[in-house]
Amino acid sequence: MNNEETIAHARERVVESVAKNMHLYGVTPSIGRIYGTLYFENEPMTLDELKEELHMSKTSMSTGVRTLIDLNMVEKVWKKGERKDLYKIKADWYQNFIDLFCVQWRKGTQMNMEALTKSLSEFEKVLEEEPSEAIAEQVRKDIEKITYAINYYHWLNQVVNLFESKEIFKLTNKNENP
Amino acid sequence: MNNEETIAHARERVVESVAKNMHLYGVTPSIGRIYGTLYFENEPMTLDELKEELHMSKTSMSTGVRTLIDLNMVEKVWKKGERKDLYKIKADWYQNFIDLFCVQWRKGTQMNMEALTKSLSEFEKVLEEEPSEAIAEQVRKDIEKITYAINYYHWLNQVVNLFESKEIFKLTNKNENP
DNA sequence: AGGACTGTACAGTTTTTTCTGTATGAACTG
DNA sequence: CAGTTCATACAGAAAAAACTGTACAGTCCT
Repeated sequence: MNNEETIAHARERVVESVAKNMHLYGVTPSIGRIYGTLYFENEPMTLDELKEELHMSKTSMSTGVRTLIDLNMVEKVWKKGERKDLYKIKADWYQNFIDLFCVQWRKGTQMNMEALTKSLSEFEKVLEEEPSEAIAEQVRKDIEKITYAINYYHWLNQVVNLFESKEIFKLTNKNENP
Repeated sequence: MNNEETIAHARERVVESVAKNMHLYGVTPSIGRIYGTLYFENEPMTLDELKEELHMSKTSMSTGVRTLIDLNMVEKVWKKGERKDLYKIKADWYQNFIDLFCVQWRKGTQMNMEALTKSLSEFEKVLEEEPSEAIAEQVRKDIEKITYAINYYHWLNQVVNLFESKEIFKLTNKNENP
């Protein structure tokens, strides 16, 4: 096996591994492969180049790249005298992780919080109407559970803040060598 | 709307919201609904009760419950004089989050690390063979990228450790009231 | 303005995932 | 031991997701 082949294989291994774990970012392996390809390619790439490299349709490249742009993992760049759009990676993996983590959990937290507070106030209203003791007992238990959940989401929000504020970097040594 | 209905609706809203966000735990909404149902039910439930409640097949309940058990979110309990298996929730949401987070990211990190170190050593071997300057230049760039990635995963492991060691609780007030 | 080229919307196809019904083996009951 | 009652393996149906080809609107060039 010559050098070029060795290099290609070594790259492919990494790209494939990254792609396989990309589901943690809510992204399919195919899109992960786009990311990996852009990571190793030193120059920004066009949709056609990606299509060529990955043997997939241009449509898929288009939507895939857009997904990555939405995730803030890729950006469009402009080059003089080039008609095609060029895309390059945004290779701050630390920031990517934080962005993703925060967006995902913030969103989940918020949705659940809305449901929880709404239901909580309904439960409280039921209690105020002096229902039968059986019902009151039941509702009290439900309120307890909802309160637990609300507290949990408050905590989760604190965790998210820890990342969003970059405070997490003070607690870990970001550039430590292996 | 009478009290029972109000209660049922309020519960449903929360269950549905939790179910919808359960994908963050790598679980489908259907399975999330099992979890939510068990959360509000004060007594452990059987597969048949779940089936009844959720209007789904018993097979789905069986596999769904098992998934939740694997995720350490539900446990089987035994009750005297009851032939059917009973399942109840493990309602330590903080621990659930940590377990999930750690397992997911630890696994992803490990897989990628294996690929990275393997490819790194291959790249280094190529360099040792004194290739053409063009190739050497390329390989040096690749090695740089791989090193960056390795550093990143080291950092990520530190983050995971922060959770696994429960140190995260020192940095957030877990039981703060809203 | 006309022609060529590029990115994407959309509809249809393929692949994957989820869900169900049937069948079976294990465990309990009398 | 025979008769129930469970849970679940398995195969197939239904639903969802990923992917592609075609068509078209926008942009650039002459």
